[in-house]
Amino acid sequence: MSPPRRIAQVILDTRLPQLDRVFDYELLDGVVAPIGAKVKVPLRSQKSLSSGYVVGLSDSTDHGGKLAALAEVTTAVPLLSPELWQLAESIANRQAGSAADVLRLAIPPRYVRVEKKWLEGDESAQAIAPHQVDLPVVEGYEAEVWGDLLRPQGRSALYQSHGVVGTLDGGSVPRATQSVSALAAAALRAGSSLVVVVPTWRDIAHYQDALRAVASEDQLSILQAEGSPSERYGNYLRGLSPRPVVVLGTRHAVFAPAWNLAGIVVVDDADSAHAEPLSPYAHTRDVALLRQQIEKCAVVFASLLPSLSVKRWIDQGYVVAHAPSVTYRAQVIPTELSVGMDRDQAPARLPSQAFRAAKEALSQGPVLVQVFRAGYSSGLACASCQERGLCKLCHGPLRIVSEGQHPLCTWCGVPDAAWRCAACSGRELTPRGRGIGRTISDIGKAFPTVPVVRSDGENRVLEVSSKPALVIATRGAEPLAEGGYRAALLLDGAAMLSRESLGALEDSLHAWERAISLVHSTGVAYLMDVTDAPALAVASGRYEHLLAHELSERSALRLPPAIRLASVSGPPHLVVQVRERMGEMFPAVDVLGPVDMGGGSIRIIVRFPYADAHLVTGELRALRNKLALSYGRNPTQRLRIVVDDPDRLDALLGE
DNA sequence: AGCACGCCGACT
DNA sequence: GTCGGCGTGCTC
Repeated sequence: MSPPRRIAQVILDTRLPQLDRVFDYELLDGVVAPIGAKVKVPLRSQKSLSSGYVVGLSDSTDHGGKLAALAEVTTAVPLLSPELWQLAESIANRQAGSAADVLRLAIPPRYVRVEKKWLEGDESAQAIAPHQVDLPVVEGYEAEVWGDLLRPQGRSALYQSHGVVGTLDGGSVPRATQSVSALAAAALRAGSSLVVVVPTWRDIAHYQDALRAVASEDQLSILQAEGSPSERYGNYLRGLSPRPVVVLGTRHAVFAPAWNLAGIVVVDDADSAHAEPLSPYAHTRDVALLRQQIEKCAVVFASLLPSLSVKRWIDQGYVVAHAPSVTYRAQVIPTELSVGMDRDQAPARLPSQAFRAAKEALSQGPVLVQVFRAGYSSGLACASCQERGLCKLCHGPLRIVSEGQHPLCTWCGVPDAAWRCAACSGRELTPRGRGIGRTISDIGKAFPTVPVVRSDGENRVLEVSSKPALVIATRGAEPLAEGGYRAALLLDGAAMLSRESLGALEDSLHAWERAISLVHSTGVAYLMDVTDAPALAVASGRYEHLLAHELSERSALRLPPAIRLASVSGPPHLVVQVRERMGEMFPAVDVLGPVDMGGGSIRIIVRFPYADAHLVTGELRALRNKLALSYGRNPTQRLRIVVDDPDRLDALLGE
């Protein structure tokens, strides 16, 4: 047996970009620090200890000076697997961020009691027999498809079915959950694990109900952001045990350890909840694909319709689409396409056809009213046709900074003195999104005899019965109705589409499609206030052309996801250095800005093609770490680099 | 972040 | 002559 290696390579748990690399420490005699162990090490002075993880062991070091000794092994449990370490590194490179920031999201805080218990139990729970569950039959999909979707390194878009179905214990779940349950069953039958990442707690509840049919309690690991620290740590440790598990959770679950991982299912990747708001802002979709590179598992994007990113990959042949052969989609009628709109007796902004249909449906069961949530940043739109006001140079959103001034582009900072609407040649820009939500009380009054249920962010309603009720829900908070709604009214269509957001169309389509999926297949959904191509697409349920058109437009305008981009903001002297370096190294990247962000801070936006992306983001990461050394003491003078998806960019624009 | 090293003003 | 200001730089 070879002598143990005495030098530990440690990644520090710190937010400082300049410490975003591995440090070597000496292991004193008798100290055992296996790879993955959580440790404490001295940093810069012997008395202040920093925590970190062992990522490697060696006999030699590149370090010129004297090595400090590793101070303490917090736990020898390998919390940081080599795979997760690799993943953290590739995410940090992709996002121009720190690996330590990724680890902070991926590994929950340690909970000693839970760890002790796990260590005792883990010895005994060695051999678990393969799970003898039958593959459920899911209408519209061939039985072979599940194994096919889970083949190693497979990448698929799984189109889910519409509608609501009952569970064995009398509850209701979206029919969409059935295909994911089948994937879970297929994974467990093969003695492997599956990670299912959904957008919100609402989805966790539904998928949990559905998965119970194929996975026993101890095979299901539910990861919730709201879970207690002990639950979170317990679930993490469970994933380290050598037995198959189905992990279900929100975006952090994409990092969850799982033995013999067969696949990662990302549900509704277009939902903005999949965009991590914490540095380095990695999107579930991208983390899943990076993890696939490392663990050779399958990735399945499951949704009613593909996101723009996934559609792009399908077009490129990078992702393979699977659609069910039967449909349970309700009929959809855009009101602008309907005839005979006499407005008498219908409430404001509700065409009488939809009003009558809703009244009729309410005699049979629940009716859903989907409203747009207020609170989106108000941009500018053409006063006459509501077309979005965009910069004619770079197609960034325009904004009026101060009253009476010309609108400025939020991206490149160039004022537009003589704006003309591209669609109708109008000259006037007005703020958008006025009058949203006014219809809610009107509609309630229009149906005085029916109970009204409201569901929104604060008032969480998960499910309603099949009894007649008017269910008014903000987008994303729609409760399930037992057996499905009899009808749905989708309000505020124009306002949703014209938001100052790159993702407005994509967001709206997904919100509508989700609402439509809650309606019984014999019911009808009315889409208000939407015309032209979006109306045609939603009416037919065929999104192919609309998405293709949107993608080609993005491509022509050099906008994501056709290209990638990064925003760099901070004190001018640092931002300028980044811009110069980018120009020197990558002639192909193009830089927008700078824009004055106020408070002595400026911002540029760097656009680059996918082909060079890893080089560009890798350089941005290195630059950020190097420039961190020359920071002032003032934390507001930090350099901030965000590698953006469309959603992320919008959040940034709103600041 | 901390904590060292380093080069200019008022003090026993 | 020296004590100490915090500007600048680094952390195995």
